[in-house]
Amino acid sequence: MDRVFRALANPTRRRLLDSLRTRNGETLGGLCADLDMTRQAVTQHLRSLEDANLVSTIRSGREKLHYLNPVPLQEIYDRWIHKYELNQLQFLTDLKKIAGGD
Amino acid sequence: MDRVFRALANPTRRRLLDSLRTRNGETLGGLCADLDMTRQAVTQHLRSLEDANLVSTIRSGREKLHYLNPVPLQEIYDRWIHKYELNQLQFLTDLKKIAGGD
DNA sequence: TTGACATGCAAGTAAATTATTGCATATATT
DNA sequence: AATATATGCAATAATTTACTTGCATGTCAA
Repeated sequence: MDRVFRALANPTRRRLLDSLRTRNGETLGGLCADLDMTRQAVTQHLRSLEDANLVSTIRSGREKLHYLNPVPLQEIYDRWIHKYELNQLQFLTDLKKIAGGD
Repeated sequence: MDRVFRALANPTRRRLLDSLRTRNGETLGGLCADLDMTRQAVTQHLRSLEDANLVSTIRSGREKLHYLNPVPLQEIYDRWIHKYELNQLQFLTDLKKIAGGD
């Protein structure tokens, strides 16, 4: 889970995920075209996303195709963010009790 | 939004949020007691959480009280993770078409 | 097979992050 | 007033991150 949070911490990597959302299966070259940095830099960002299991790749001839895997994002939500939802927070229900609300 | 993602990228900061979830309003000293690092390091983590608007503080006498603000987490979900939910992804419906499923 | 294209690999640099130490300030307690 | 407690501020060191340059390898197409 730590790898996922760390992968999401970078705007270039979030942008890569957004690209794959609309152009799933995109090649490395295609993803590079969007970004103003070297191909090697993009490769390293993609590796970080692969390590977090947010992207998987397959080789097709001389091209590398990138596929989005949304499952870790679901897990971030289900196992983490969910607990922080307003109506899940105990202190708020405590506040309601104190305030006498119903 | 970038500040929120960056704040969440560190396990100590996620742990601080978890502490505040159960002990909202905790003092700096109280939060330090959980962690095996200097008070100054914890202060810097809390500043990062404040910059992301995930924590707000008020001074009470010689103590500083920390309160959790879950709203930025809601926004992360609503404006970002939500778009990646499995049934939101066009490529999956495309896959279904190709596979001929209904 | 030769040349162009797509990607892989590795070392190096600059900047950001994480954590430290040392000292200052403000509040509470006796 | 004197002491202990809680926090603030600043400089520094170690590590990680983000990105670069240079060269190697593998694949397609004429």
